[in-house]
Amino acid sequence: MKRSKLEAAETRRRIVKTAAAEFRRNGINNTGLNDVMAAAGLTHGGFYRHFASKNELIAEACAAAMDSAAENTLPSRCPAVGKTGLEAILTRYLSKDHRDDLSGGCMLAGLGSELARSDERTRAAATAGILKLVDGFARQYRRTNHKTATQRALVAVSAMIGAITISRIVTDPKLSAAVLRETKKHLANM
Amino acid sequence: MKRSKLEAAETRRRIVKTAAAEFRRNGINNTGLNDVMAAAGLTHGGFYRHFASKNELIAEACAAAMDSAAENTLPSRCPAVGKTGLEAILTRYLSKDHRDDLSGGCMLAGLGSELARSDERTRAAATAGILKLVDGFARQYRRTNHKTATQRALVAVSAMIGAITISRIVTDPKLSAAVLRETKKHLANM
DNA sequence: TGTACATCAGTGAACGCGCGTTCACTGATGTAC
DNA sequence: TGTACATCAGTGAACGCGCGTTCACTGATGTAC
Repeated sequence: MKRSKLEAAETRRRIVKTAAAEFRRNGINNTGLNDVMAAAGLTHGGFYRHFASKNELIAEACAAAMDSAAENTLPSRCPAVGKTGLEAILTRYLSKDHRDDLSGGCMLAGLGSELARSDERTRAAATAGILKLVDGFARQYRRTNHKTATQRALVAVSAMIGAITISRIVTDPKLSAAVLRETKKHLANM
Repeated sequence: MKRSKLEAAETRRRIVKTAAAEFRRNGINNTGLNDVMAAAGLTHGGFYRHFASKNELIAEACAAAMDSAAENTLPSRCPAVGKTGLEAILTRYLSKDHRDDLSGGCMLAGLGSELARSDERTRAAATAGILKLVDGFARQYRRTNHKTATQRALVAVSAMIGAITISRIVTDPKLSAAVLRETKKHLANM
C-alpha cells in the first residue's frame, strides 16, 4: 500500500540511519540489504523504491555516519568540567566504551579498510567527514595558528583511528587498553 | 594425481602466500577461495586437502603477512645512508608507494577493520605480529628505557596504520599526501 | 466538495550468480612384502 | 631390487545457501475534473 510522501521520506531516512549502524556493526560486505531492511522494520523488496543500488545506500550511510561523528567532536558536546575540549574529545574517543561500541562508533575506525576499497562517491563522503573532523579537532588548539593546528589535527585523527582499530584487533585486553591509554596521553601533550 | 610430500608442502605454502596478497588486495570478504586457488595456479577443489576451512587459511595468511611486515621493520632492512633506523622505517612505511601497494603492504593498514571482526585465531596471529612490530619499532629509540620506548612505539604504530588507512580513503591527492607527510614529520620528532 | 483514476511505497516470490564446501574420480607417490 | 597395493594431491562437477536485483501485485495517497 502506498505511503504519504512524508512517511516515505521518513522511511528513507530510517533505512540510511539503520544501514549506518548495521554496516559499522558487521562490516559493509557482511551486511545484506535484507539485514538492513529487516532492522529498519521493512521487507527487502521495497529497497529499490528508495535507492538505485546498494552502493548508493553505502555512500549515503557513510555521509550520515560521518556527519554524526563530526557533531561528536563539537566542543558543545564535550562539557566535562575541568577539561579542555581537546582532553574531552580524546577521553571519549579513546575510551573502552567507544572501542566496544561498533555500531555507534566512528565509521572510519570501524570500516576504515573497507572504505579504502569503496567507490568514489563513498570515499568522497568519507573525505568530507574527515575534513570536518580535522577542522573541529584543529579548533581545539587555541593560540595556535590555523595551519599548524590543522597539521597537528591530521596526525591526531590518524592516530585516534589507528588506535581504536588496533585496540579492537588485539586479543590481549591489557595491550588493547595500553594502546588507547598511551595514544590518549601522547595526543593530550601534543 | 598425487604429488610428493615436498611438492604438497610447497603448494600449501604457495596458497598461504597467495592468499596473504589477494586478501590485502581485495579484502578478505571480497576474495573467494576460487580467486586464491586460481592465483596460486590451482583449481578450487583441492583446497580442502590443505586447510579445514577458509577461516584457517585467513589465520595462516594473517600470520604470514605479519611475519613479513615485522621483517620489514628490522633495522637491517633499512640501510639508507644518513638516516636513523627510525627515519628509514617512517619514510618507507608512510610513503606513497606503500599507500598504493595494497597487495604487498602492511596487513594491519590494508585489512584493519576486517581483522577486528575476524575470529580469535586470526586476531591472535595479528596480535603476535603487532607485538613484533612494536618491539622492532621500540628498539629504534636508543638511549630510551624499554618501557618508555614501548609506549612510544605503541602510539607510533597506531598513527602509522591510521595514516595509511586515511591516505587510502581520501579522494583528494593533496590531503592524502599531507596525512602521510605530517604523520611522518610528527613521529620522527617524537 | 466529491468522485474517478493514476501513482507509487511496500510486500513477497522469484531470478541468476558466486560463494564455501563436498565428493567421486585420477594417477603418481609411498610403502609393505 | 622388484612388484602389488594403499594413499592422497589435485581435478572438475555438484551441493545448498545467501546475496543483489527484479517484478507482479496491493491498496492507500495524491490529483484531475
